[in-house]
Amino acid sequence: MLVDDRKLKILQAVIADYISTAQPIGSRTIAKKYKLGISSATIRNEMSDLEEMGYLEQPHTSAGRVPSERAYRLYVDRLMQIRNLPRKEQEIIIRELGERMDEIESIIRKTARILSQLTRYTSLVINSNLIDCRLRHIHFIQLDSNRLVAVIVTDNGIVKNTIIKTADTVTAEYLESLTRVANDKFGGMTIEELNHCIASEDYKKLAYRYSQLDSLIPMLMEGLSIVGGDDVYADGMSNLFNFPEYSDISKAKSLMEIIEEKEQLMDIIRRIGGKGVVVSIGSEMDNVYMKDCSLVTASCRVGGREIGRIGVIGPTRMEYDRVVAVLEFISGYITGMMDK
Amino acid sequence: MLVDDRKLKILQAVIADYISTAQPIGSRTIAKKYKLGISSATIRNEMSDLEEMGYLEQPHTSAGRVPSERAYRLYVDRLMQIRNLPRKEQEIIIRELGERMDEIESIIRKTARILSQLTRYTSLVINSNLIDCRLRHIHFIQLDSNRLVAVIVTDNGIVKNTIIKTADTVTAEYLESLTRVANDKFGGMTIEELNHCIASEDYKKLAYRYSQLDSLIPMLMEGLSIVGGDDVYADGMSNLFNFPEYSDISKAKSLMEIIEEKEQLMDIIRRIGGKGVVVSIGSEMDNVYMKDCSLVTASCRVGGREIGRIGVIGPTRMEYDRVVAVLEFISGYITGMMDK
DNA sequence: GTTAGCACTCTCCTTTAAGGAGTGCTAACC
DNA sequence: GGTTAGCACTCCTTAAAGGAGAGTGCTAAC
Repeated sequence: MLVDDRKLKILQAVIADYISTAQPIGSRTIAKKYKLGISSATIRNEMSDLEEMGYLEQPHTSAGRVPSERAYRLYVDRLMQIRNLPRKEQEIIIRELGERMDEIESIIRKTARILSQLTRYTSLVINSNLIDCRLRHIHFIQLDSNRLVAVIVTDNGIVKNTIIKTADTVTAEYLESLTRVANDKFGGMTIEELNHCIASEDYKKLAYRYSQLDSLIPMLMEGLSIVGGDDVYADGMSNLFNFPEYSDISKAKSLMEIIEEKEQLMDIIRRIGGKGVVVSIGSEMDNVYMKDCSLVTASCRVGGREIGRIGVIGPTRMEYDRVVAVLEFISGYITGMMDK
Repeated sequence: MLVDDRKLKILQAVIADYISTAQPIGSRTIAKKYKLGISSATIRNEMSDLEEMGYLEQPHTSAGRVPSERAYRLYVDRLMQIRNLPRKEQEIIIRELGERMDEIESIIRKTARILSQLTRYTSLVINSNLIDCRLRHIHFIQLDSNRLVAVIVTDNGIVKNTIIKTADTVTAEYLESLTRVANDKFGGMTIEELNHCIASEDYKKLAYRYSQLDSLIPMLMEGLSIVGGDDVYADGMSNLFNFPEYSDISKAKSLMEIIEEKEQLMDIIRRIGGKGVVVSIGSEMDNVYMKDCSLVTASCRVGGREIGRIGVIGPTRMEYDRVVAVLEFISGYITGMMDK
């Protein structure tokens, strides 16, 4: 059977109505609300066809119909109007995120906040695995007699730091020479290369000369592995309760647990990948706990390299058009901010 | 009327039972479960007295009784046994938090995680206003032709960074001299002093010499104000659903909103203050939305200065003894780790 | 002062019934 | 042949009613 124009119109009506009301929708309602020029009986026949084709579902006989995942997919791919973010909301984002590049952590928090506030869904911010970024600079700063701060800057401007305890008092000269040698030796390396380098003979000789390099480098490595480890930050969890889908406590709990556990969520997001905005609907994510959710993510790239993703999670009955617009704008803004 | 020993025993029984079951408890249950050597009728009389004194409440006639806030207060202050954290849990904490001092952000996340996992309540980690900490070191690192990273280290080892765009290409010598001058000039200052200094004539002369200092310092200030701003990080929100108190969606939602909004929560925590572990019960916090919650917080201090607080939020029916033990241990551990 | 007994109260759960929304089918219409 | 009105049927939802159960307060006896 073919999905002709009239069927498409009816489907669109069902989806639009269900997204805004969360109520199964019947033929009579469509006939009344959306003037399609056909009677409820005709609509009934068409809806029956659409159900047969897998676009609509009935919670039970004698309830109205509800869009299936397949319908949402069709909607997202073909029916949805791409819209621009209203000027007002653009301004809010620019104001909140500011124009300066601060610490990653601060950007993450602000982004998650504004994203959940604008969309009214739960927001996610993922900072990606930066395993292939290069060391631009290492700098050691003395804190007190037996503590140093090691500050590591990567080539894409991410700064990480870690405190290192030293065996005995370190002189200013030693520190300076250490900084110089470390930069000479390790600057420009990726984490893998660094790892490799440490195992080499060459490094062992160096470690001998700078007796403290011995314990220093493993510590640095740990610091860098933090750079490498990807993590997800969530905000606007309470937004879940805006949706009757989560008026069932156990549903709300299990979704929140998935989000807080992070492991499974990261798995899903890694699998999704892709440039630009990606919409994942329900079982497409291949995870039992996510089967009633949709996840929309967008990537933030700097110099062709993905440095993070932002996303929104909510019921499959999601205002995809609005969410996509917000994500598109914010990811573009962040990319612009960091790449400039 | 006096709260004699027998009344105390009965009260303790009611509290203990209610904390573990969340069910109003009747006289017969107490007589059976807690062998106090008196009959249910006697207990009934005593409970009637305790109600009159404001320690017990009845959800409705012919329900059992429930401890009042006043009862919890009495329990926390006088009845509760201070217990040590089990060896096993201590080990978990030490293992999870590690022995190294990383970035504040990483410590915050880890702490919040372990705290919510161990207590099974929602955990909070607050990093305090560090308005009075001093600049130890400022360092500028070139990222590319028109961007610098400014790394700021405070005297207590907190590292913040911010990216600064420069008007035109900066030479290595300029950078070095800038670093030297900035350290000479601003090292050792608090944020207020820095603010004050910038307004002075002296600074204006300096800015003239380093033409870029002009836009630089305001940017640095902003970076430092991030250091100064206190913030709260929460984890284990889904734990709220462990408690029948929050099986009512609207209750759960409003508490989660308070936690996510942060403003009101920070207000409450600031008002609480105090060294060591502090228990705040329901209306003691003077906030409508918190009237059915308890909040237990502990301070983490370094060199006599509070650098943050950790806490746990849950229903007034809270396992105070266990929560206090966990908080005491973790706050002690963090303090030790940072102070060493 | 303590205890047993008992009537009374109030909630909670289950059952039952009515109401309502929406469908599918049939037959008539254009 | 597609479209529409009519109608019986299904199934959910909500409200009301009727125990069952738990716990109290009071009284009287110990």
